[in-house]
Amino acid sequence: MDKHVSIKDIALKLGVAPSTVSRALNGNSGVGKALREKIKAMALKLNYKPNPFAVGLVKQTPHIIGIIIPDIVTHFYSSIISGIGDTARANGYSVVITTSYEQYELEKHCIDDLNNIRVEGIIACLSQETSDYKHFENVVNQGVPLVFFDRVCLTDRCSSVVADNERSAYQAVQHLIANGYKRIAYIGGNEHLNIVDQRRRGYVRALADNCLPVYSDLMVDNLPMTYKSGRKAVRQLLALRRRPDAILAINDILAFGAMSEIKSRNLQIPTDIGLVGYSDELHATFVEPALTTVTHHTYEIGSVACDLLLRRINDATVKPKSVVIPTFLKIRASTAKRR
Amino acid sequence: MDKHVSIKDIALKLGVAPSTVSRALNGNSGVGKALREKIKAMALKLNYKPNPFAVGLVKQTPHIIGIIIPDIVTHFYSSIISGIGDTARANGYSVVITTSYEQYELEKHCIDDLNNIRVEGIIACLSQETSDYKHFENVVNQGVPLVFFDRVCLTDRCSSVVADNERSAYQAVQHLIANGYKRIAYIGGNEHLNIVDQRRRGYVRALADNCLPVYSDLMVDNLPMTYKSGRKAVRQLLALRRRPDAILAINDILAFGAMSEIKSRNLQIPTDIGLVGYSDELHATFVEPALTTVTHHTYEIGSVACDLLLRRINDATVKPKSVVIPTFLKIRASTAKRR
DNA sequence: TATTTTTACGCAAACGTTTGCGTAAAAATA
DNA sequence: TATTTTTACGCAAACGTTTGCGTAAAAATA
Repeated sequence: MDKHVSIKDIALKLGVAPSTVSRALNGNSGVGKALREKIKAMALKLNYKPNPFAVGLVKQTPHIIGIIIPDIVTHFYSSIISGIGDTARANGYSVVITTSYEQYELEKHCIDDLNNIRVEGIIACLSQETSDYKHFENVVNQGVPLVFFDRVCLTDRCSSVVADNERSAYQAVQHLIANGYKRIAYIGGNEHLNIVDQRRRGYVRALADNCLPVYSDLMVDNLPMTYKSGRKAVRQLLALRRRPDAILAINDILAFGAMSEIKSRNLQIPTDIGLVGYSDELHATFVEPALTTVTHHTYEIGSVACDLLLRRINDATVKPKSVVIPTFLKIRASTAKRR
Repeated sequence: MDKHVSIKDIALKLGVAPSTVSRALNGNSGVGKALREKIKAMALKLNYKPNPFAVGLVKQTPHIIGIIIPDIVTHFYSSIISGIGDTARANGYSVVITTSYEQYELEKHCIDDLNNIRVEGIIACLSQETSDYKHFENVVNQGVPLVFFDRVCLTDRCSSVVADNERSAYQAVQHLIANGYKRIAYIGGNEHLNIVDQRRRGYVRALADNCLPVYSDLMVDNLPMTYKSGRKAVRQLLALRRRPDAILAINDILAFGAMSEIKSRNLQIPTDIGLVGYSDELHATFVEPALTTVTHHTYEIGSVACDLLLRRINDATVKPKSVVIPTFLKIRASTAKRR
């Protein structure tokens, strides 16, 4: 078990002061060219790597950013993490990931943890449960840069990266109508989330713009966004006297639940019921029929969020900004034209 | 932007020495009961949180473990990360995740990065490309505890957590035979990986035990484990004069590729071709027909790997140990009995 | 009560960096 | 060549903890 070599080791070997070694290695002025080269060569030879704890202690900025995500096991979030991570690394930052498991209480713990590590900034996506934002306000009040993505809040004080939720839902419904569907149902999620509210509005507006009535019993609202909920919502919708001929589910996992329940009733997709979900690229092609989905550029969401955060870190005066990453409707078999 | 309060702040406020505060807060002896309580109360009131950089600097063990995984966007790995993370947290450790993106060169960088952070130990899964283990040997030689999972190496020097690969493949083939399939093909992966080699052996042994011939043209070997490869392998298999009536794909993403290609040829699963894949729970239920798969207890793999690592960290004399986490064959529609 | 032991604290050094300041030596200028 | 400026280094303090050691005061023992 060989100890890590320190600046002192190099200094001792070369008969110079540690401060000189530090300056040479960090490219600061005040050290002669020849000596600088000698120091660098020795550092390389001894495989010197700065001790991040010492650096973190002496500098007020240890170049770490924190992430708070609802869960890590869905492709949507892990792909966003990839985007954040790559951008962070490219700018000399490392990343610490915490998970709220969609729970408000755990989300608060995440903030504490990140705070303890002294992260320079935080990128967060709200948990499903979260409808009170005080814990995030505290972060902002402490001057810690904070950027939200997808499920956002405090947009007047924090930058955010969001999908064009209203438009995407509008477009999905428009597509269903164009393909001959007339009684289009909606399966929503926790209403306090911006994404839910916005997608709902897009759904309603699309119906209205096409002179279709908005039936409240075709809208299943304010449920947890789980596979189970998706199935339950469909049971509820199919129990109606006049059942829907298409469904917009505002979340991928809801859509998969819905699809499964529809199939178990021996109804055909897309002939009996058309189905549109939200998803990133991966899952939706595996199901049958392949699912028409609103698709996110997840990697880009991550990298843009990280960009915004780094900009804010480097300049506290930048104004909060909301970046919209356009989604696109990926049309597949589950909404094939009727007749 | 209020500064973090330090031990010194507390000491100053209470008129005691910083060392006393430290001892009181860490539960060490040598501080009176009354004073200890006063210090604790003040720490709570001022919301004192120890500076991890200072602690990391002064202690040789900053209680961080590192993870190296091939990618973060598949459920298999992110679920394992959950298992590791929860176990680590429960033991007062935090976790840093690095990604090799299935590339040997990047895997080496991961090790460097983790080394720089001075992690106390590393949990790793080999990248597809990796067939040379020197970089890991160096880690071991430096005395850094190292545990592998799933795709492993250096098992004589490092503990590992693996699936029962040989048995699982055997069982899958056995199941196919029992259901009337006779010409069973095999789609493998990069041969230097232990999981590939072992699953291949299980496949061969099951055929032999059932007195079925082992045809080498029914075995597609040594390909990258990607969706594309899955499709390509099936194209190759279906081009044979006598095509297979069942396929064992040794990886989930290969299986999905295979399924997609089979369907595009208008062949029926399971009637024309039976299909078994490897997967964790999530994806396989979404496809149609639902895929019979060898299923892993991913969360458990993670938590056991973390346990092994922590045990090794706390006692350098523990012997390397290989823990096998049993898989189970989840039988679904894709291998329904013929006739 | 006199001595020994224990308790309860503080002092100071250490972990590995960075950085402000000081100062010989070298270079530039007069 | 004499003076001023610049260069090239070293010293020492600092970041926020922990911990070995020392020592008064208190408690226990003789």
